[in-house]
Amino acid sequence: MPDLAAPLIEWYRDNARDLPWRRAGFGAWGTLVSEFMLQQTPVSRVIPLLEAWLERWPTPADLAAAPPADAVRHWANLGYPRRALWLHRAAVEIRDRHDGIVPRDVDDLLALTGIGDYTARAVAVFAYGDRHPVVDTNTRRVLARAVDGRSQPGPAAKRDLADMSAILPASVPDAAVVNAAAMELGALVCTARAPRCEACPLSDRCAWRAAGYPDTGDTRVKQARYEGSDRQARGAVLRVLRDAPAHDVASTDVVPDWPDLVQRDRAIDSLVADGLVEAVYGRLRLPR
DNA sequence: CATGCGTGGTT
DNA sequence: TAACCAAGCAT
Repeated sequence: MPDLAAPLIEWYRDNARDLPWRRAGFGAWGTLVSEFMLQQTPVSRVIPLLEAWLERWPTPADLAAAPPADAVRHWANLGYPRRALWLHRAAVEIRDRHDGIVPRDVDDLLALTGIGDYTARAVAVFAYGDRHPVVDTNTRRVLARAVDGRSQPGPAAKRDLADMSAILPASVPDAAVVNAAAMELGALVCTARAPRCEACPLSDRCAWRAAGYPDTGDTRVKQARYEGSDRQARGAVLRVLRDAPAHDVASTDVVPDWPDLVQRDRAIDSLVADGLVEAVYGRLRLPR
């Protein structure tokens, strides 16, 4: 396999975006919060809410001391509000089990609510500078093309970590840069839809390019239609509860004009099951 | 391993 | 303009 690390490091030095979580001294808590928010939400929508969040809750203990409802409310329209609940739970776990300090050990990080293979290693590498493979969807696409000669990556798999490890340099700081650079390249150049191969530092050693950009198929799962979905109904219910001035609404007054009231009630039930909503005496509210 | 889970910008 | 896409996770 050709060396991918050296050109990635050089390219990153000249092309990395100036993002808040890359500032010196941003802190492990800031990194952790940013990674939660970036799970499936674009950078441009995360930045303003991240900064407001960290001003309000500068440490894990600050968030842990707040009711979960505040976390869900301040998550605003970032989407997938379960992440707000999970981040709050993780803050409580960090306070109770780690003396309020974001853990550095990958297994300790993996044990926190809402943290999986990607986020655990992203915190260990980007906040603490340790040497681990960090694999997100951008990295998987870069490796699928440059190494495997495929047009799109397959579904995420455990194997991805070993594949990334195979291109990491021995130097600890260099390995961190390569992790960041692979993600950044996938975000800016080796994109899903219209890759800018003419601007790619790996073009002279890319297996997909060498093979003539074959369409090797796309096994990624398509997102279900949003319009009319239960997810849309859940979003509408939760929006009402987030914005309720009294923080408390009668069940029957939540999106009463929803076109399918069976679906609305199913959405409420599932939100209660997820812990995102509490039902008390026929009224609904965010969890305290 | 497949599925469900928000929201809004881009093509 | 409907479909696509976005630093995943738990179950």
